[in-house]
Amino acid sequence: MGNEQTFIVGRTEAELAQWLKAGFVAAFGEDCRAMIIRVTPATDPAFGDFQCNDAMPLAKTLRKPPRAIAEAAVKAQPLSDALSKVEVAGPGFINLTLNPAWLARQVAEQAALPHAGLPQPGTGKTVVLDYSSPNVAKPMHIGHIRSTIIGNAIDRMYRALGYRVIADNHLGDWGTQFGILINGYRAFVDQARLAESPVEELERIYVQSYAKTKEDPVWLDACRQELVKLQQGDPENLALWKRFIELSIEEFNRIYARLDVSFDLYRGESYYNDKLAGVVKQLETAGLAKESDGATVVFLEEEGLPVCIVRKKDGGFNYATSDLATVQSRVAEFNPDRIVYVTDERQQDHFKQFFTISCKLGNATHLEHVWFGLMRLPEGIFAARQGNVIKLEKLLDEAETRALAIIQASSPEMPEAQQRELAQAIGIGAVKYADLSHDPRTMIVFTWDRALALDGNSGPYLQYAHARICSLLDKHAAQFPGEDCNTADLLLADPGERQLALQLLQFPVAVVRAAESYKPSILAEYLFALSQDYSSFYQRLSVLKAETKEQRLSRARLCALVAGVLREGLGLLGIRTPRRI
RNA sequence: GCGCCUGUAGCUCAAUUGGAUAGAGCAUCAGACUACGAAUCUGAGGGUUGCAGGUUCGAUUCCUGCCAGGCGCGCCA
Repeated sequence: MGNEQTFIVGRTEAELAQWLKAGFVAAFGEDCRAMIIRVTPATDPAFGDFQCNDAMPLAKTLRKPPRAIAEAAVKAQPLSDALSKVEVAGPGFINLTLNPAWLARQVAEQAALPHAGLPQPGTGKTVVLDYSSPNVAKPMHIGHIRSTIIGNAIDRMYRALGYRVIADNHLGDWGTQFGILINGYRAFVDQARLAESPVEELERIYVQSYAKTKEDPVWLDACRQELVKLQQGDPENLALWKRFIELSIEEFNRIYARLDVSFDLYRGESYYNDKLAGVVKQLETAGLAKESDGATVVFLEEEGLPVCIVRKKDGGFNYATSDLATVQSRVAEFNPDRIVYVTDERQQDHFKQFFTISCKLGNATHLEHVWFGLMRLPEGIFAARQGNVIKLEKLLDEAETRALAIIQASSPEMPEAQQRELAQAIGIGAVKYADLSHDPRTMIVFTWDRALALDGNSGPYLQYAHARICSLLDKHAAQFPGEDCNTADLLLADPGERQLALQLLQFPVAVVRAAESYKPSILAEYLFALSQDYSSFYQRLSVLKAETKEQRLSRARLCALVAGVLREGLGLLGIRTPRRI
């Protein structure tokens, strides 16, 4: 799971590798036809543009010094017209330097493709993506942000790669907590507060009612009664339950709108209720489930996993049963190639358990658990009872406030409505980027300054680079009307121009790698590197005042291509790219 | 106790899945704006990659053993 050993390379690397392999075959015979020759970007520009390290491992099988192998392969055929130089260095590295005209053609060809050159490996394939999944009647806090933002980035990347994606928000809308909530609601609801802030009020009710179950057995029993009534379809309880869900979704949607997140489906756990008994029956028939201490369980000792309970002593079903039913339903309805779950790290065992059981029941669809590290505060983990929960809405408000202050200082002449809109794009962009730029598996310690960083390696840095290009291109169009840089020849004489061209070629690779490994951070890191290269280029080389017209048009086109990749790439991360910031 | 994960610059993180001199941002210090937008750029200092072994041309990466931390482990989801 998650450890695909596939090597992802771009068109350019593949073409260079093919040429090199012909050299190996020419030098060492047809046996080399089956071997893997990989070309990767050079680790240091001093070495060239690309490199191949595969001569060294061949020393053993070919029984020759690795450096001699590399040299023989390189000399076995005339130099490719893609290259201006090939060198063997160190123990046997093969360093490749591209012919600038050929590099320019590669860049132009890629730019002509849709989505800035993304391949379409997902054509004809379906992915069900299960993410965000907050619980009904509980406000979203910053613990929910990772699943939502990471999940949404994965969603966007897979769509861009041609997959049909079914984004499903698997709401926590069923379970014992509804007995506690319904009973509490009747006793404690404050209608004014409910109207003011529904989900907050529901949470308050839940907390109060839950506390009472701990000290008052009669109350606890009453809560159980309400749950049973709900499960049996009591109209009043059913209506209350539905109301709780409506109020919650309304509030969630307000936050999703601010985050530019949307789903194809909102199927909560309750959607699969009537299938749960059938799942247990299947497990029993298949000989997988057994009775134990009054419950029905599946033992997974051979897999080294804990026992999985599929039916409780009281006859109720739980998480694993519900997830098994969900898989069956999704497979039947969508026939997906993969189902991907984005949740926090604590659920790893649970997913291993139900993936294993699902497999034993005959499910052949690939199931993937994408987990991320918990978000923590410097003083420790979040806990509602410690009162240290930071609501997601408050985080977003704070982000926009901070961004607005900077905009007001730097662009006081801008109309206020526009300032606010920008503050939204920048503030939310900063929050998203702060999360997406880290490997999902790392545990994040939340601090305001880190989450809302506006300089250095941050969302606004990338947005700034993009906006500056837009401004530059506007000026170019105004100063040189009728001159279209988009068809200009790319002249890549300067190392700064060359570096940008090489970096542009890496965009499709970055997206595919990010998607396949479920790590948007790979794309974020790429975009940051591209922006850094651009800023450096921009500082040193003039576009509008270039020495020749050809050079000016070439550089303007390079800028336009960078802007295009930034727009596309940030779009895949769900980060907006205003023309002016 | 068992299982999963993590340990890299003062701080937050990378390192193209075993490659060349381990790179960025923040912070610190020194520079660059009568501007193709300074939310930027140039440079400097800062490292025994938790510790000890092993595998090989080559290890932050793979293996073993320790140390430290996080998470999980039978009726919550």
